[in-house]
Amino acid sequence: MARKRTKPGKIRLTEVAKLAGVSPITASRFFRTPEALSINKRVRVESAARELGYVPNLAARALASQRTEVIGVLIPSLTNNVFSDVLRGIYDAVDGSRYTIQLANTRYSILQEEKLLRVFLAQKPAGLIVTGIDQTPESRSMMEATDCPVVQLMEIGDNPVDMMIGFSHADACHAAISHLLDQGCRRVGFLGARMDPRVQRRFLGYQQAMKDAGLLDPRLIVTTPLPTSVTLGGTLFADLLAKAPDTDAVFCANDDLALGVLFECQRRQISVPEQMLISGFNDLEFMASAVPTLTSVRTNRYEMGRTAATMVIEAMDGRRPEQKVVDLGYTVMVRQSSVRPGHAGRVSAERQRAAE
Amino acid sequence: MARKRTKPGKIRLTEVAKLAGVSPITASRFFRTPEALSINKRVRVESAARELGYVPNLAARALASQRTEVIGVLIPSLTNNVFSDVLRGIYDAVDGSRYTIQLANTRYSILQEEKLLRVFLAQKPAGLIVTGIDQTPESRSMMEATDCPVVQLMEIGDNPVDMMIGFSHADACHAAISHLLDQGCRRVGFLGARMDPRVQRRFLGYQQAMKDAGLLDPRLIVTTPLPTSVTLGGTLFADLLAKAPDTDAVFCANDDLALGVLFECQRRQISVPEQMLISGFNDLEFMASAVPTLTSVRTNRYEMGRTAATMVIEAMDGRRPEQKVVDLGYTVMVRQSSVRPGHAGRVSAERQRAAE
DNA sequence: AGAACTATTGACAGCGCTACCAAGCCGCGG
DNA sequence: CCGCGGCTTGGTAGCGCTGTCAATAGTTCT
Repeated sequence: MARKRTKPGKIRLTEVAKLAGVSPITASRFFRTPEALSINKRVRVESAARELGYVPNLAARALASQRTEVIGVLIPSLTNNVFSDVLRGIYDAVDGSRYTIQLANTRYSILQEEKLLRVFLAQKPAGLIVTGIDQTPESRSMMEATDCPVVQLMEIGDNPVDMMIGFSHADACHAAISHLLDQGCRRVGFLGARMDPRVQRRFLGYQQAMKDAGLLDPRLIVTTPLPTSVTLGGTLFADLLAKAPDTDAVFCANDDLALGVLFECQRRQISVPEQMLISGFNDLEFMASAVPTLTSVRTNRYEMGRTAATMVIEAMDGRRPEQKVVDLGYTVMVRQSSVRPGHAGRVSAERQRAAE
Repeated sequence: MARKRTKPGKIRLTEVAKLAGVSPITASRFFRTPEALSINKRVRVESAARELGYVPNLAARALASQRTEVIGVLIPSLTNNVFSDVLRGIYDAVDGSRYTIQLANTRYSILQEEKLLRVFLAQKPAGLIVTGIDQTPESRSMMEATDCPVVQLMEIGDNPVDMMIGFSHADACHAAISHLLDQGCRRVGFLGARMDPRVQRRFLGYQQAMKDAGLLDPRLIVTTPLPTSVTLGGTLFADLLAKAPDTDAVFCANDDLALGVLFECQRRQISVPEQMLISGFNDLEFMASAVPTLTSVRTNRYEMGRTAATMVIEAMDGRRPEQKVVDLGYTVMVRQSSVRPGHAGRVSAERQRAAE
């Protein structure tokens, strides 16, 4: 006995087609390839759909067409401000397109990332955006095997799975350190939290710059696996001063840490920049507002997310981008906290290295 | 002529059933109601699924079962730190369950919210989490008509659509203002950005407290529709001082603004708390780290997101919570910035009003 | 022993949409 | 006048899974 499973009030494509006086398949085409319809039918289907308030059933569409309109996004953290900017860019780019975002959090674990990737790919996503370039070999081969566009985000490297957008963390950090050295600093400390791959690469940039200047000293380095915070900045800075009391500048791998250092300096009556220069990384909004204003390295996070999503969408629509690797560059925003009084160099000068 | 559409390598439920030596429907039940299977078959299906690396096709499941395992989440902003905490809670709660999150951004527009709601509901979500209690009448009736659990987040009010979790913004703000008045302040300014419904309710709490004390004065109030930022805090504070130079305390509807006020005080050589008391709202991490430490109102955002998602999941599993409205309360975190020197009252005292 | 249950398992028929193929229509060239 | 090719439209047959009902096996009760 066949039972009635279809609720009477529900509006399916069939209802729209009936009202428009066309076959269901023609109505279906209206939503996929409207340009293949004659003007006449196009108008009729459109008004019928509007009149009935038709909303397509995505599950049925996905099942029948063997693909979804979902872009999977894997990011390591929801807490970190850095990613909220990236996400905003992604969501803005997707907004208005027919695609939707499926977001998942790897918690900085590449094994967790691999697991999520497996689940995502089983649902045949339309596209994929992943963070960073350090995936497990297993993840990598999964991404290479899939036929949907993939963007690696936040960094650039030699071996893109498909597309890539970001900047060189090592170079960006190197530029900031060079600026501090230009100011005459000799004992430049490094504070790093979490020590994820991107912070590691900034650390490499620091080490290179210090080594080139013959100033590298392990006592100047304080790192921790703990997640970044303002309070932690103060703590790490205290550790640094304990190890190297003659520190004359601090580079912080995150702006949170830099703000914490500034507060700790205020607490200890260390005047910035007279006795201590400070630079952060990321250029969060508050850096330009602090007293003194804080130097940082501006990275184009919103732009990064936006472009990544746009690249995926364009690739899905068959328009592969002309360049698969996009370097968004960075800008050292020189502010009061890193300019030696009386030293040549004016505040708010910028050292930029954008993609050419 | 029937064509082959099924790719040969693909693993469907049928393949798992075949390997396990059971019918497809039995295999299907293994994934939905394993306790209905005999131990014997349960083990066989499990090992067959694992051996083949079977991953269910969610689109087919959704189509056949007429429901999804997606929880729709509508938040007004991705930028605001407040929501990243809430989101983290939601994702943490969902993690490990069989549900997934579909996130969308209303950009503080209830019309946009209504539009998104319409799209979400057409896909028959398993549950829904929306921000605030100010929806359009249209949105409200859609949410009432749906049979999935709905949680309203961030606030509590009289008329829940279904479930509700949050706290009273008016009361929380009122408590902070009372604390400032207790410190002997008479000219307490109010700075507000964005002025979304929740900030509006904090504003009401401020007005009530000031009116009760006979101290309400429009010159003490500076608001703007612009989104909050640290820099904006400085600007609004400058405006306030221009209108009311005798201001002796500032309540900021967001912590960003409070930090901006602190920096502006430093710039103008106004000493905190000697000449100016400051309180923020939300208790972001940096507040406890600033110099002086900044008073704020702690709200349990992570907990809010986590509980909301848990409530939805439990409701979906048939366990409706005992209470549909959960008040998570707040805590006034009294710190250096709001304690008059020499005044009775010690730093880090807390004024709490948690749910009883 | 027979009836009345309960616990397991299976068969069938879709869910709403789209891929694939085929057919109808038109104008044009041979 | 016929046939060809491009443009539009329609028919058929699933996509992979689950809701419903029925059937079978195993148990308990009277």
